[in-house]
Amino acid sequence: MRHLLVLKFIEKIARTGSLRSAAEELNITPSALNRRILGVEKELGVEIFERHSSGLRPNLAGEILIKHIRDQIADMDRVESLIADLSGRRAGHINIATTRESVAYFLPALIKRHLEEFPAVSFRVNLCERGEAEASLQDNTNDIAVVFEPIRLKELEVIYTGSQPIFCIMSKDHPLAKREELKIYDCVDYPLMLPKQPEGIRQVLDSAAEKLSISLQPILESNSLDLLRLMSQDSEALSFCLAINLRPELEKDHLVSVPLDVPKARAGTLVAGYLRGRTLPVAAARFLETVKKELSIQFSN
Amino acid sequence: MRHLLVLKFIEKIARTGSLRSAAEELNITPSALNRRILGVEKELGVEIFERHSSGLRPNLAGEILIKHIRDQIADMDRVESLIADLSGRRAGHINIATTRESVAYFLPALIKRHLEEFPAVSFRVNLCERGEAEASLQDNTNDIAVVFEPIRLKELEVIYTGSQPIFCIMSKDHPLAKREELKIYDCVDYPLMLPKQPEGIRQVLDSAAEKLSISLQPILESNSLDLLRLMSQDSEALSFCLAINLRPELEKDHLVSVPLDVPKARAGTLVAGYLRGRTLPVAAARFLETVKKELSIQFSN
DNA sequence: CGTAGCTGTTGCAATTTCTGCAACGCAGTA
DNA sequence: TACTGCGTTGCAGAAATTGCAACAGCTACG
Repeated sequence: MRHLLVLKFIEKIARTGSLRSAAEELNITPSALNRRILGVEKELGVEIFERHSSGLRPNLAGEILIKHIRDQIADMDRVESLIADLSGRRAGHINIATTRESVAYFLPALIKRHLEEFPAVSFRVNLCERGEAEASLQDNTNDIAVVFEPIRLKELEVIYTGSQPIFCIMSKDHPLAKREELKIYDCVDYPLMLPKQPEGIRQVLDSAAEKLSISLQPILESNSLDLLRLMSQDSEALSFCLAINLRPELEKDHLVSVPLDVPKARAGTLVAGYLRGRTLPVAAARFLETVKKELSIQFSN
Repeated sequence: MRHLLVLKFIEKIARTGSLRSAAEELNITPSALNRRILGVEKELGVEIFERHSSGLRPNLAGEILIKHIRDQIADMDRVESLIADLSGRRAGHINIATTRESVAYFLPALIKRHLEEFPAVSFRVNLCERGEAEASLQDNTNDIAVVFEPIRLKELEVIYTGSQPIFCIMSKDHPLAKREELKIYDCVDYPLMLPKQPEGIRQVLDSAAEKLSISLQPILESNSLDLLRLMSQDSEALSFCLAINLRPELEKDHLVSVPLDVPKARAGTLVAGYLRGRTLPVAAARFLETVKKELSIQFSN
């Protein structure tokens, strides 16, 4: 909606930190942008940006205004999708914040599933570092967060939560490959390849090991889960993986997976939710229903 | 704020029911107004008004949008006054919905009191019929309601509530004038002048009488409390008045007041509050504090 | 100490957008 | 039938917005 343009301009400046960079992203000249800001400040009777030689930074009034702007934009989105919905076009846009654990295999499947029923919706998936995902809900950058082991759980309105069993990935010729189940102290005898902190799955493994007074000494740490998995091929090294990331094509890579028995209280939880107190756009709310349905089926406990 | 202009236009049309009448109030031509609406509808991809030969009426999409618009406008007001506040200008505007019982004497005093501390704020007091006041909070027409015996109490976030004693007004030569206190059955022997339903004070009187199996037969009914009071001069007729409306200048009119003993449960309550769930502009919130403070002092129970 | 690179700001002219006027078509009403 | 209210549209003028270019200020670097 055009009337929100000025507001979006302000928001963009706050985000980029300078007129020129914001102007570039907005495809207008800095001068035009500048005059709009000056106009708003004149209307309000207060400056909303501090002028530094390095750019613009919102002052206190600006912070208040920007908070309001983000809410307004989000609410307008909601209303638009509400209106689109009742006119039959079941369209809309959904911004999802997620962590590495979910992108690999699990989230794509969910999105694909949802698109079958609602072909007109569009998605944007933001891969976030641990903790970032929840934070990005605050300013309405994202509507939904699907995270493993959330840090700031209190702010989430949880729509699904479930313990995620951890699997140990190894070569199919591995001595442990035939086992029904593994304990952590079974694993420490072999070279370990672990995700780097602050990855959620690493968090769970470390925490479980700590309880057994074991310290995990990985031969390889990486933030690429794919890399770790593939490194297990033709090697004695073990890597780990969440149930949601277990790929059916595992054997193709000459790999097998064996469930790892982690103490219940220490098992990692996968959480899908949105910012507490917010009313989601219809499109996003509908997607959450899909998420809930699918996850309940797959991992019913 | 200028960016809300279009939205305010839409809201005005919804309120007046036609382009031309709205255009007149907005001081623009119907054609300009029309094109703005068409523009918005084009942006949304949906019509928001039904075109009748008698004017424009919002359709379902329009209703949704208008609800949103009213919220946006109110929220922007809030933010503006928030910003104005932190820049030292303790200004703002307050819309108050009230009923006849409060306007007479009580509300002016409160406003005067508040202006002493905050000279820069402006007021608009809307005199409403019983029940209307609460309703007018819904669409943010008013920020605060000060009502006697509210009908739709559930929607109110109550900031003050107190039982209001009822006084009986009579000529100073009246046989009952020297009494310390009156019961309802003392009054029925004399001609009664009562406010008309649905006035709150009438409600209380009727309800109290009903409990005693008495029916009140007024010789005069009116919705002008002033009229009733003045009619008691040099007459045996009794009229009634709430504590908040008792004027100090009563004797000047050769009148006296005697408290009426009404069963506790049936006593009328004066309520000051705002719409549940809404965040008020600072100016309004501050006024409510004044209200609370003043009323607590005057009518502490 | 000067230069290069970044910032926001401003005057001016071109452009885009919005507005008012007048006329039109349509639907109810007397 | 004529009238009165309504929304809509073409067109020309008014108003707001924009881009361009030049400017001034600050910081970092050599």
